[in-house]
Amino acid sequence: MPDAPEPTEQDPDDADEDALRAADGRVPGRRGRATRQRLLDQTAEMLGSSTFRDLKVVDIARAAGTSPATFYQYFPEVESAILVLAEEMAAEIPALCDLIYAGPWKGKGAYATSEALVQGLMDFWERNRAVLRVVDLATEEGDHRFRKIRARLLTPLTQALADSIRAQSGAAKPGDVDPMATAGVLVAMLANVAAHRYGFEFWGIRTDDTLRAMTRIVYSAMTGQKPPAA
Amino acid sequence: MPDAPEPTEQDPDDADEDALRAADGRVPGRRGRATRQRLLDQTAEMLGSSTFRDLKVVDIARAAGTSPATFYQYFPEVESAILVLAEEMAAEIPALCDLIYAGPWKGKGAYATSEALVQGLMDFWERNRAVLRVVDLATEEGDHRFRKIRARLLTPLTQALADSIRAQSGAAKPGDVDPMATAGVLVAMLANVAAHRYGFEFWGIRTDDTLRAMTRIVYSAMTGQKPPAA
DNA sequence: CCTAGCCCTGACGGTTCGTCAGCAGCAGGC
DNA sequence: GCCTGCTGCTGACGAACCGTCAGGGCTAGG
Repeated sequence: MPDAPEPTEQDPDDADEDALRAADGRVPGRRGRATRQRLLDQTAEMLGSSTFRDLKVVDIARAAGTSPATFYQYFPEVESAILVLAEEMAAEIPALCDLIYAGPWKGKGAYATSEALVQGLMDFWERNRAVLRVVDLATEEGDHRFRKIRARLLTPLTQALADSIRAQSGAAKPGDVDPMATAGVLVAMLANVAAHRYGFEFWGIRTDDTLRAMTRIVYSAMTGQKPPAA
Repeated sequence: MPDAPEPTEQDPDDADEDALRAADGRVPGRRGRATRQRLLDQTAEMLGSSTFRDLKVVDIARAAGTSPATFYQYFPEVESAILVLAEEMAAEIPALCDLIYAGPWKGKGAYATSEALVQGLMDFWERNRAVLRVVDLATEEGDHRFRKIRARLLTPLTQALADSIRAQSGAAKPGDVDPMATAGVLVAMLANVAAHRYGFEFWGIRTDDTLRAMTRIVYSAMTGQKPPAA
């Protein structure tokens, strides 16, 4: 799911260096960066065992063997730390896009491609469950920075799918649907199912079946063909 | 370890009445119920113009012409008030289910049914955007009460779709996908697109195209047929 | 041993939250 | 009118958390 536009604001007077800065404007040295990293690690750690809203700066800081004030020296607030984690996560997206661009979308191979895509996306979501939950949460709450990250995750995937649709159907026939619309809807489906996978199991649906259902839908939407019988 | 002694849910001595109670256990009279309703209305009102997390009890109370302490007399916390609103919203679900059960899922009419379902669900989401946002939010944060409400919204729809799939394909062929899985995936898609409809427009996708893309996917998944060309 | 500068923190003001004791208004009995 | 009892309301308070800041400790270099 896409996101709203964004008045890009950067501090005008920090065009000098892209080095990371502490709260007081100093460039952290070796020791400082180590502390920062420890704080990041602890943030990720605690995100897995606690709710976003229950995540207190004091807990992170103490777990990292330091004090709240130190945390604020490296991050203006908890969200900023999580943003860094999200940024790292976003680096995994190109691999998924490659999957989309590479795999065949014509003929029999398309089903395997769909399968790989579905599996890849579910794995990605599972791997980054904690951070993604916060991204969803903060986006829903209207946080622009997280909305931006969310777009950075979903837009490339949607673009890749749309490109594949376009490449696949020789010439657009009249009455065809906008490929971006189809792609966007597919990504929305994949993302939401991945996020609520647990809920499906509660309904007694086997994960296997969920994956198969999605694979068939992706296949149909991408190729316009009926999915293979078995 | 005789673990959780199960927090006694209900005060033992209030099995007498299911009438609503104020915080002190008294049954509110005419005037009290009016105040309660005013608080509910204001909660709904402010939910539309503010973020869930920015929703302060004091604001609601003052806007309703009363004090925070009064709010707490009728609701243990803000969430509880919103839960009541969500409960009311859930009453609209059966109508959507009827749509699913009624409309034909065989032959040419199936496309119209898909269209009506997509449109109906998008309308529902639009109408209840504010409350649904909170439901998603709180669910993601792990609030059990909201998760329950969410299930109360999605389960009937999923069940209805699954029933329609089953009724539609005479006998289950081997290799078929669990109808509940397909239905669940479809509902997840619809819900997520509805929730982020605004984002699609940002990508330059026309709402019309989004609806059409979803309609075609629903049609395919429900009937197993290729959607009509034009 | 001393200085300089990075790094850290105790302690504090500001804010929000939820509670509680107690006041206000309004019957009804006498 | 006056007392009584009940419903409805609230000012004020303690507790919790947030983010800041002045100042102290640690390390490197002389």
